Amino acid sequence: MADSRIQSRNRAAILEAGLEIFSRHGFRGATLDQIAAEAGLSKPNLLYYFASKEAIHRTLLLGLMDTWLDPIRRIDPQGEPLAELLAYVSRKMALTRQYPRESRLFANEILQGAPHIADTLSAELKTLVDALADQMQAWIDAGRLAPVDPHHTIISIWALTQHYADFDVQVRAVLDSDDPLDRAEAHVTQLFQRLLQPVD
Amino acid sequence: MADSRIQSRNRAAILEAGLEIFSRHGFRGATLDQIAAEAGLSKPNLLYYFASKEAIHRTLLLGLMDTWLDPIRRIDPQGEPLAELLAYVSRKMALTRQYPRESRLFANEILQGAPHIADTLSAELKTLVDALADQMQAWIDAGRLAPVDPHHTIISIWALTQHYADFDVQVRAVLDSDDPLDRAEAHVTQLFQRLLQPVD
DNA sequence: GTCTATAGGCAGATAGAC
DNA sequence: GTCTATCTGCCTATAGAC
Repeated sequence: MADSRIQSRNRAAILEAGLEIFSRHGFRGATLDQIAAEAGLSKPNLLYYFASKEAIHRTLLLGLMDTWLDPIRRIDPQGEPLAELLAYVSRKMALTRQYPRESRLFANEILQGAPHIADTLSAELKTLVDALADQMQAWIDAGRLAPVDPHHTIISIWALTQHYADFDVQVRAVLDSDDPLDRAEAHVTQLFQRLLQPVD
Repeated sequence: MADSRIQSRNRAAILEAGLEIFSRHGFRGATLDQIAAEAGLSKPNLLYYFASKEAIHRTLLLGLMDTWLDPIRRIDPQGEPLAELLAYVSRKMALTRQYPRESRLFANEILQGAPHIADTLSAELKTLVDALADQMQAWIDAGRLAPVDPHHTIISIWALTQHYADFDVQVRAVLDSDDPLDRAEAHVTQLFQRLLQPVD
């Protein structure tokens, strides 16, 4: 029986390398040579652990979806509306900061028309979003949240937070700051606070 | 001398086809075969008009930058601050509606690290953005605009408007509306109105 | 489990006839 | 100007030795 520690170490190294390369060059732009070099393995050895280039990519995307959907699941319907939504924004911003490569991998996939995850989007994601939108509408009806379009507000949260990871190059070109994210969170929080705060 | 009408018609057809294919599959994901088929020409004939695959791509990107920067140039420093900025948002939204493929072509390029347009970003774009940011800061100091971070506000405008073109698949999956954009503009306008409106 | 060597296919670009 | 045929290189994946 094979040493499973070596197996899991190599599998992890391949996925780490795949994340690095796929997120930088997209699926077609990435090559197994690059991934193998990044992982410190030979190309055939890569294919000993994963059946194909697409298998590596698929494994990464599937593993990613859970991390990506988690922040929305942690919104508490019993909590204070504005605080819950701002905490959600904050969690999404933390993902952007901690996992920019994952964000770009995801962005690449969506840009290409989401060929591998279209099902997950229109099933799992849509279910979560519709539930949150219903919750927000209830809060709005109760006067605890400003009257906004719930669906488009959720989309706005994604757009603003992920933009800092996906369009990092452009953000840096315009800001010329060492850490473009340091003032980003304060700005995004302010933006949603003003949008969502109920006015009587 | 050759019939220049044929020349310009074919060049236009190639660029149109290139826009369609490059925006859907990215630079590496696109093939000359696909572009040729889309343009109704043979592959060698494509290369009679453009020296290489990259020449088509470069021509598209360069032509795009002007259209993309135009809305920011049309902001009037003499105008009413909030109205000027909301009009800018509206122009960006119009670009998203009219030129979603151009937006995705641009997004693909940025996502890959902007290898072909990094210079333009850090020169021309940055100059325009810094000028607008200065203008906004002056408006803020005069109490005619709410105190926001000008640079991050500009980035937010890009993020929100372009998201509807670039992440179209995801937006549609979540909204299941025939025209995802019909309520988008009202939402985005409301969002920036609340962010930017000065409160005394 | 890991390697070298290579098969097999595809894509960008060119040659040369018409 | 446009075509068919083809060269060339790269990339995914496999064969087979160790």
